[in-house]
Amino acid sequence: MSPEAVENDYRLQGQIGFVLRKANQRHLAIFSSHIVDLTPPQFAALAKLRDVGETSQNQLGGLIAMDAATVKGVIDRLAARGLVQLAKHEVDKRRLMVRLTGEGRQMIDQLVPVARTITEETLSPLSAKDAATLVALLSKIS
Amino acid sequence: MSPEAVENDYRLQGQIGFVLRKANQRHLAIFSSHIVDLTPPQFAALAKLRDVGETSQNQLGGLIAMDAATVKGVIDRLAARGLVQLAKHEVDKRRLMVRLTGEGRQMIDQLVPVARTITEETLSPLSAKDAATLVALLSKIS
DNA sequence: CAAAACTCATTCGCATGCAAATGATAGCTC
DNA sequence: GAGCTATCATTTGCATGCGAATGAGTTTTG
Repeated sequence: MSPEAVENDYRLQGQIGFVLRKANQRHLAIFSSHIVDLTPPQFAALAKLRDVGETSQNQLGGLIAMDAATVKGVIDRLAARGLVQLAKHEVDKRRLMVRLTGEGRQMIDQLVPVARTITEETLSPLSAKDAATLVALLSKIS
Repeated sequence: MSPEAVENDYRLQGQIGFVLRKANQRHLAIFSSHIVDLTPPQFAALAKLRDVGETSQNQLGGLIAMDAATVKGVIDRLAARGLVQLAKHEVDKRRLMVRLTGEGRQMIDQLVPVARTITEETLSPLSAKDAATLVALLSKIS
């Protein structure tokens, strides 16, 4: 095969990066149709806080795979809405501790079942077995 | 199982939305380490223009799954760098036609092989068979 | 043909997402 | 204990990404 033939064989639509982006797009659309009040990152933050209780902002970022700059924005917006509460760590004055408020707790408890629906709908084109395979393979390349 | 037990069973890390986001993150990191000059959306735009020749901005957006507002920003930045060329359609005055410049053509030709490497590296934790399965399953939920 | 409906592009506002630089604090090490 | 290093948070700058509103131009339809 000539070099040009090799090059011409490149199909954008089959590249992993492209399909990842498209799959993400569809998931976001489904998410938004079920949950209007929160974005996926905001939901992830609340869900994780519900699991772990109080943590520092950066630590939370680590748990939900967000860098410091990104998590700050997310947390600030949640705090502005009264869903999380912020407080300086008493000993280590660098750390900004985050915890759910009662309102935040109530909202996330309410939304977790909805999140299940979102996951189901996103994976609905696949059999249960294929869905499990997909999540497993994605985890491996994460 | 009590309702609370059901709720407590929710694991963020296993949700399709979360793994999609993380996989995307890793892919972006790999992409950036190989291609510094372009972002993935910019690359997609150039690669698609190389395939189809001249198209309108919106049409291009449709081909690479970008909405009108997003594609405009991407194209404007490519145009500012002289990688694409813009011109009003002579008949239909609404349309803004986009095409590669010589420079853009040269850049994308050069980068397509690199993109292959990026795809490979992203999928390197998987066997060839699993990689193909992953892309196929992702396509189904896109 | 004139009005309605549609398409294309643009703009605005908001929310990620990340790199890089900065300041404050903590911990380590000699 | 002073200095070096590491960590935490913040800020800035840039690039997606999408919803919604707007304006210009085109097509359809009554």
